[in-house]
Amino acid sequence: MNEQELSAPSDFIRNIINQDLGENKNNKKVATRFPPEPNGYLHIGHAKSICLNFGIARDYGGTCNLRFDDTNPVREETEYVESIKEDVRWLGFDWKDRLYFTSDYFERLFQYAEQLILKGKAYVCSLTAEEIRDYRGTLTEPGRKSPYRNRSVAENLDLFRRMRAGEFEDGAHVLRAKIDMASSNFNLRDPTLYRIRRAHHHRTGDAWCIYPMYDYAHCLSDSIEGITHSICTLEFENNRPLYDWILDALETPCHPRQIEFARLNLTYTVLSKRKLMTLVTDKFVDGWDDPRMPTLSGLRRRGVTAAAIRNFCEKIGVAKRDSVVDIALLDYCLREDLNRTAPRVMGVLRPVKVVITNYPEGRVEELDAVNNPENPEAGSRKIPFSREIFIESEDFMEDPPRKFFRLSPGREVRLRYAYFLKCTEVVKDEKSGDIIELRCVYDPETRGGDAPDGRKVKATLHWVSASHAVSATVRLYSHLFTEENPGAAKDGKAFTDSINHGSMEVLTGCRLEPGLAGAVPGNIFQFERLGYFCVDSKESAPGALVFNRTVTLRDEWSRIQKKS
RNA sequence: UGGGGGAUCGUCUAACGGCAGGACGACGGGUUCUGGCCCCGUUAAUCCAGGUUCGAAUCCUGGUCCCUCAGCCA
Repeated sequence: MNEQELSAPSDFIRNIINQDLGENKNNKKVATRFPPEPNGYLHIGHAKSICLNFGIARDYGGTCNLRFDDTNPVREETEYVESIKEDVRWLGFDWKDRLYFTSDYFERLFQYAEQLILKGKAYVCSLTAEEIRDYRGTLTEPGRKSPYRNRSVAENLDLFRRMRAGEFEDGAHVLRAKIDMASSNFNLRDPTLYRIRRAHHHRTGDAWCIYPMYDYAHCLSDSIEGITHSICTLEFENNRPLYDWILDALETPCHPRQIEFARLNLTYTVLSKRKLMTLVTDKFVDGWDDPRMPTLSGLRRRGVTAAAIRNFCEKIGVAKRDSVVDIALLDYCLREDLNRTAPRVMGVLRPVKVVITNYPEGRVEELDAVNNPENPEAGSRKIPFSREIFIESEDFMEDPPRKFFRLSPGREVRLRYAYFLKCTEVVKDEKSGDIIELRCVYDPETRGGDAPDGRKVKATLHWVSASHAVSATVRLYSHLFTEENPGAAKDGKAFTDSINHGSMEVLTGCRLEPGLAGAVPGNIFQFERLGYFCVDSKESAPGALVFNRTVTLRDEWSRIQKKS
């Protein structure tokens, strides 16, 4: 087995495609499509579908179209079209010149509908919506035939054309396929194909007052575009017989094969449009691109990279079984990417002042710091060191437990890229007992971080020079929900009951190394020993930096603490 | 209680009648100027019961559990 075969994804969809290719189907071509409805923002579940469809096209030398499934004008908007295009592009996929809209096919779809009528396979039904529901039957009882089911072809054609012409009120008639009211599959109980809806369409304006339904439009759009494999999620499995029925009933360019896979679920979050909408409209978050949202815009704003998401989508695989992926896998993919690419800097989130009593007042040294140990080409930079510095408050403990290696009275540690430091005195607020400052001594012989006498130190601390540091606001994000599967909330409980009210902690007065003053929105850094942080794209400004914590570093110390 | 799907380590996923493998997690160790990265190791699974077969996660029979469908949404 060569390397490519080792890394090539294997899943049941690719198995099917391989089989089709082996049987010389579709002229050995593979054509897929990603068909979002422009009625919301893309989230990481869509990313799974995008990676699958575009990934298959890439792997088989085929094509993947971006098609907006815009058949319902009351829900769809241009704003969503633009955000979806931006997100797909950002994820790293290119539809080239194959940007399509179902609305581009409205005229052809109408003609196909006339064909269906001519063949006696569709009729205009004048039952009300409520009556249609009533006639449909139940899970165990067959439906009843509409009294309009046997209208003549001529009458149906006339009525359907007049529906288009706007002669009827909304809801007065619908076009229905004439299939089987007794079918055990509801989708085949004379499904609605067209409805009258006087609504302004974001692309066709007021040109139409009748709009095709998903089941009717989707299969025909796939066929018009020459799609070979129409990949969708599991809930459309019941619709497949209808998909096939329509294409069999008409003379169409081709008959794509619909394949269903299980949608993505992720722990500690929700991924349904309705629930995400609730989070936004009920202000549990600050918009669709809130860094806690699983939307692509939210993840991007948080600092999650496209490469990490692509890698994640490859790792989770594709299958038909319902599943919930551990969000820790996304974190893993993120760290894997950011470890390679993110420049290292030092930043102190909760500062404690340290005065180095044996360091000359007024003196400033420029020390060399490596930008990225994983990438020698990233080079190094100078950072200022002086008598007064800040260290992380959690890096000092007056009375340390057994496995705490960091600074404590009398103990020596290393300041990264600087000197060994030993704590000699703890200065406290008389009233509160809070630590105000630490007085320490440094060893001038250890400049750069190594002791000539070979003595070792158990910890290395990050720090910033007090007078040189830039201030910043840093937001610490954690899971939006306290429940692993908030979407499964039962017995009258709302999924929002398990919202994590501490999912965002805002820290002000954080102190960062001076080079960060020039950081611009979207920049991602590793704050050494802490995690990866991204300059917020909306609220950060020069002189008033705002960082979002993308993900923490793996943290062995916190695990040790949890155990005890 | 009709139809359509699905059940493999804690989680995700391979296997296409022939050694149940990988990844994440967890745990242990090595290394280290990031308690990071990296390296090594341990843990741990075929829903149940029968049957076919030299051999079954895979095929057959029967059961159990889960998801899904009664929009003029997609």
